[in-house]
Amino acid sequence: MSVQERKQRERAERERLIVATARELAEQQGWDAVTTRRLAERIEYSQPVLYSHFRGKREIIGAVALEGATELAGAVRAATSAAHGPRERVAALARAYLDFAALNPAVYDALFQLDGGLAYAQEHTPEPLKDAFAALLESLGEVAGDGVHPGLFTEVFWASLHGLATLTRAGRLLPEDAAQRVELLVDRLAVV
Amino acid sequence: MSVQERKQRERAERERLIVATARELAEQQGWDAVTTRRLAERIEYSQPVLYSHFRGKREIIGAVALEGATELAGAVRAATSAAHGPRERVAALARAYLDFAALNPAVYDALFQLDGGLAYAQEHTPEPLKDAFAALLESLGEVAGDGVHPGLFTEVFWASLHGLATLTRAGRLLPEDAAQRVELLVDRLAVV
DNA sequence: TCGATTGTCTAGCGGTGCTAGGGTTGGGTC
DNA sequence: GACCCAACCCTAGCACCGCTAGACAATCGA
Repeated sequence: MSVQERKQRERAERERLIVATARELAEQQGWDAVTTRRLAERIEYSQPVLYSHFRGKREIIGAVALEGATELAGAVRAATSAAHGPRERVAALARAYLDFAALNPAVYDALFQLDGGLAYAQEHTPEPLKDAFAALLESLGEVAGDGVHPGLFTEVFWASLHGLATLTRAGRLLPEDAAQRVELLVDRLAVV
Repeated sequence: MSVQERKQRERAERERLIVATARELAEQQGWDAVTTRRLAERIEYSQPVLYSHFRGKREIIGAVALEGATELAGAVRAATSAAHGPRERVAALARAYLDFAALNPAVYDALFQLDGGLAYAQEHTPEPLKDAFAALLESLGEVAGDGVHPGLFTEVFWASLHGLATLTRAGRLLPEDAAQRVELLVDRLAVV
């Protein structure tokens, strides 16, 4: 039995290596540079090994996305729990979200831009994705305002942050005024 | 001279055909299906002909994007000019924008998701892109509120719409509550 | 020690964006 | 009207992509 366990452990370890390497490569040179050949070379295995762990490149992107969702949720919770008062909590959340997107562009892309084969906004949505949304909901729900469904408010706020994040990173918005935009967004959307 | 003019005319016509075909193909089957081979086959020329008009696939995407920018600006202006009062104008703008994104997903992708090799938010930004932003600014500027720079407000509002458009189309937001989200966004962001 | 199973690799398929180089065609000139 | 030349377009091919079939080696259980 112990032999099988060791093998399983090694397999799991190699799977982590694949995901970590894909993420690293994507952050360094963009997702276009993450080819199965290059990825295989970096982990020092042949291409088919990748397919014994994942159905294809899509699933690898999906794995990076799930990892990112957990980290994003953690970053948001850390920021909000350190802030005092609803207004400041929301502002901290917004900054944390945008910082995460700016610092981990490839992971953010895996989560929200690329097709990782994940189900969103459904019952069989993976837990990390639900939890990331929950992390937003926790702080945003309290500033939704009377008569406004907290979930709906969170969706709108999230979409706004997502728009700022993607347009900024794609060069559609200049990064200089980023802080001002966040201020404006928080001031207008949040009811405190 | 007349011969050269005719040739120039035919060349321009063929260029329009390329862009129109690329757009059509992208709307029918997505941008992934727009390969240089398929595109060449549809216009009934060989692949290298494409490269006598455009530097590469990127530039073709860029051409579709510019076409889309002009149409988007037109759609927004048509909607706002038919509405009465600032509040209703902004709501009409938001609906027109999101409708455009939903009805022309491939064009919207060319504009804001894909790399069409265009310069944004700079002085040498192509005129259609500047004009599309101007179309938003015209109606949004009047509801920015006191002390808020109209350009900055427009950027924030635009980013929010962009977030709603992309997240909805990517299946991250369910389309059922789309109208409610727009209502909320307009109510909170616009100062009337 | 042997057979079977598991694991990995080499090689290759059909596709991608893009380009070099050879023909063919048609206009301008004598 | 015949010729030359330039402009134009196509065939063929490059290196790369995601993915997989089938041969081979290593390891386990009997």
